[in-house]
Amino acid sequence: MAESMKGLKRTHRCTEVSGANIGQEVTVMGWVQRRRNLGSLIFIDLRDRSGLLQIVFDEPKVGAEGFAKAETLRNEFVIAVTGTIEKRSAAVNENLKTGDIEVIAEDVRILSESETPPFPIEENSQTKEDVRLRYRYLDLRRPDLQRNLMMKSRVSMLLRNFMEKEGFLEIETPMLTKSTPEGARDYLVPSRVHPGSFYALPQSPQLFKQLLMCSGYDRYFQIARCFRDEDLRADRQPEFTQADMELSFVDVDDVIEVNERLLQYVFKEAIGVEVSLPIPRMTWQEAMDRYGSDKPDTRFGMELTDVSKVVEGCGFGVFTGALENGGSVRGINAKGQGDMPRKKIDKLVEFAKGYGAKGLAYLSVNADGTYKSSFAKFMSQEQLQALVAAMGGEPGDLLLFAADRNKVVWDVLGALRLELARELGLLDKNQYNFLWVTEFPLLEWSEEENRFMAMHHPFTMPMEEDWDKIDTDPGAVRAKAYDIVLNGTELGGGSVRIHQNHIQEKMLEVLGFTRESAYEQFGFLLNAFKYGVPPHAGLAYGLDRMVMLMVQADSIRDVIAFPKVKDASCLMTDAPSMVSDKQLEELSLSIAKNDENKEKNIEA
RNA sequence: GGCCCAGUGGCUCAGUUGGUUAGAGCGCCGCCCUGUCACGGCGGAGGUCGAGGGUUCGAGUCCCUUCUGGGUCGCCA
Repeated sequence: MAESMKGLKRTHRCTEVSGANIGQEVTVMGWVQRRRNLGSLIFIDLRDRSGLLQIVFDEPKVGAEGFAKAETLRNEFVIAVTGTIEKRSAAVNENLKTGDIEVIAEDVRILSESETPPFPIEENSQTKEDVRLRYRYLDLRRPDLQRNLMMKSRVSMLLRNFMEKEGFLEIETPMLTKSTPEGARDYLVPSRVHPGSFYALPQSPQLFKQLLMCSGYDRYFQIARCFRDEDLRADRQPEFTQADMELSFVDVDDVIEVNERLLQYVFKEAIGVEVSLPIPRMTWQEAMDRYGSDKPDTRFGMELTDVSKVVEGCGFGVFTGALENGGSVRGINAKGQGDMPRKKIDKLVEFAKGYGAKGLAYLSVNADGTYKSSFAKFMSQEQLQALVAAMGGEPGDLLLFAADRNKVVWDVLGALRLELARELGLLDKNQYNFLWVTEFPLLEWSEEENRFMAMHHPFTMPMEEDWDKIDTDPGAVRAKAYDIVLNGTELGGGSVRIHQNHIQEKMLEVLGFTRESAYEQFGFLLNAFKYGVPPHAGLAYGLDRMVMLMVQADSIRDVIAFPKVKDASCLMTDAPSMVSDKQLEELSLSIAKNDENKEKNIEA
């Protein structure tokens, strides 16, 4: 039966005691990790968030009643133990921080009993994720998740420390706000007072932080929850946390400068990683040309080579066809993979098709210098030699080529490069390669919408030297936008914002807004800018991703206490759920009662 | 919305070319045990194989549908 803790006060966490406490009486409280009952001697490993501590129950010391209680202890019981710290009389347990000491129990209280947990509460759980998530409160007891969440707390604290020292003000922005055009789908919240009207949960504090600059706060930051109603990935949750900042009277270099110092400080203090400054920079164009990605992983080479010129006029229709359609032919050299079996190459071809390729051409350079290739018969020996030379191909190499529109070629080879690196074990988890990617295109053509869309967002400042092309060649205009990339993951991104009305209006026009629709959507920003707005710029980090990389977790779920699963539902709470007719009525909502909903209603 | 992977006792898995009462380890329950720390020993309970349908004399195993979870493409200003 559960007992009261009246009169007891915890003196230490489990691993806060050490050899220095020998002879002292302590009171520790925690969960039973494991019991070892030897008959008339019982050992308990007691667990709290700090770690494990061995408790010894010996009847002469703890008394008959206490010993009888100890016999009933099972995993996950919550107990309080008062006793004396002693040096272990037998072997030291090297695996425990407290392995050289133990508590000789003199009193024990069972504060709470526990049913047998549905899965073992232990490090490196092998249990399937849906079971763990259904019982997330138990999963969160596991030491690896506890370490992850403690790391997240520490990183947040370090960020606040740094920002405070640099003169940033932490200011909250609304969670109930206005639905914004462009970008991700919004999560909507119906208004009770205004039937038919909806708030949106913020995708980011973007417009509010710009308004704070307008209001003179100069340097803002916030650790802000953001919401995007899009499909999930291993590194994407529908609600996530941004470390968000905005600065006035600055340009690109100023933002980069302060953020480099921030990254250096946080990575050093959190995980002891030295970030050497300055962090390398690469333009978007260079990143695409060399890595086929706007977030290149620079921990390994295998860079792309443009061989369009070399294969010009060759007999291979796939290559020449791509060139005639304005595309390109590029390749990567998988050094030493020339003996890759056909089956494995076929898998790579299938992989490439998943990224839009119609196929993948390959050529392996045999040890004797001859070639084995899917397209050798279409090309002369001289043409093949020139191609191999351009790729730096040596005996034993495997050359892979994609020919298509530039975007497809980049996507395919960029993904292939990463896939090969994974297979060949080229990725060192303990290496932290940071990279700034700069000068992103301002606009991106959308086939679906049949218009240009903002690549970053509609308030991003174009580069002055490109602005004259905004009418003639909008796709060629570059933006003052930048991403910070770590080991091929986008850690954060930002831009200098437009602060001149005429540029903003032109941007909106190019994006297809009429003056009316623009003012209707975000007139509050456009109006604010009429009253004196400083040049400003900002950046936001994906905090969850940052911590995920720091603790080397494979999934963003491992750094979020209560994450959602693939279809954005919560297995623990069953959210989202149906609501009562009364609630719907108050919100002036009615739900289309199709068959599916009827079934759900009946089940509920 | 597409594609790929997985679903067998509480957990993790095995299950031969479809063939009697579906196995193992851990966990759980009981008894024994004073120095264990993955304690040990002995005994025991527990699953109809995610669900539905089909093929077959016979299905965990083959086929169809569906559900659940994961990965990914699209999507994510």
